[in-house]
Amino acid sequence: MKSARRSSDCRRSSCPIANALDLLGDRWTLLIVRDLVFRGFREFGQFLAGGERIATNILAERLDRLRCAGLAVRCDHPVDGKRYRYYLTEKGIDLIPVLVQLSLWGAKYTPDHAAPEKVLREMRADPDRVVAGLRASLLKELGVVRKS
Amino acid sequence: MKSARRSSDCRRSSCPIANALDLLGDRWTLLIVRDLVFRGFREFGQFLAGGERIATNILAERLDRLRCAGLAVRCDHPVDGKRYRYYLTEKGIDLIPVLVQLSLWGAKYTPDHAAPEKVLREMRADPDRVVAGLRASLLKELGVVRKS
DNA sequence: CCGGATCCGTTTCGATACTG
DNA sequence: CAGTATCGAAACGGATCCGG
Repeated sequence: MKSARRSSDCRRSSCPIANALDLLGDRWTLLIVRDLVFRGFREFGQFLAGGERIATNILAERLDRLRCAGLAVRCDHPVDGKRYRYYLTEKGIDLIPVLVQLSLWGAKYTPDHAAPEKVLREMRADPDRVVAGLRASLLKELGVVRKS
Repeated sequence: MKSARRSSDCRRSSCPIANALDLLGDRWTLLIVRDLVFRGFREFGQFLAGGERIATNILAERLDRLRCAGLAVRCDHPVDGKRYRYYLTEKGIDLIPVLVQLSLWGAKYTPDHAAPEKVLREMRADPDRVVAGLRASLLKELGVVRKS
């Protein structure tokens, strides 16, 4: 675990967006958060097989980063014992509005994407409601996990 | 101008977020868009001096990328003749909701940032109104520029 | 001077192989 | 299964050069 903070100390951030981008401004981090939010992925292997061909070392480092930054927590697998599960914290859950807006933008401007049109319609119609729904479900799950 | 698309062809994106991140998932692109939206920067030199120490080659490449992707346009300077000005297109302007949500998240979780508290309060209270205001002003500016 | 383009040393990424 | 080790490739960053 010698990774942690290498890139975040070089820019004397002066605005909330720059601060956020210090953590999220790379090709993979937000994609992992997306998988945690929309696809319900929780385990290393799921992210690996998640379609986007992330390398194992990159995935490990990003998961580590997310934990160091307090966006995610790692828990032992309830039965397996040799695997872990990753859950978003409140801080990570609070990124859902960003993901929703990013989805809407991406859906508007990139013709080919395999996103369920139903969810997109809901997002367009009432983004706050979609955010609230996802947030509630993830918070509930987090509450259960934390007690264990 | 041989740059253009080098990184975007490697990932067979399957969701709007991945598509969006293909363009925006790096350390600088969204920062430049932020400067176009919130700081009113329009010229190369402004971005360079904008505080974050971006290198000239990186800046040039990112501005080029934004133009190739249709997020920005480059116009001649009205009086100087040897400088340019960059403006967001509608596609770029549509990123404002993302920036606003990113601002709110960053402001919530990073204590030290030099963002005007007034705007943050407005964003928290009524993000849609803030988005609409910024959008209207940028669209108007774009309209004027396009006629010239 | 302004807006880049080019060169080059350094850092980070990413694919594969390997380990507990 | 969940990572680490390695190593080549790409990106970054600084400096410098160039055309207008």
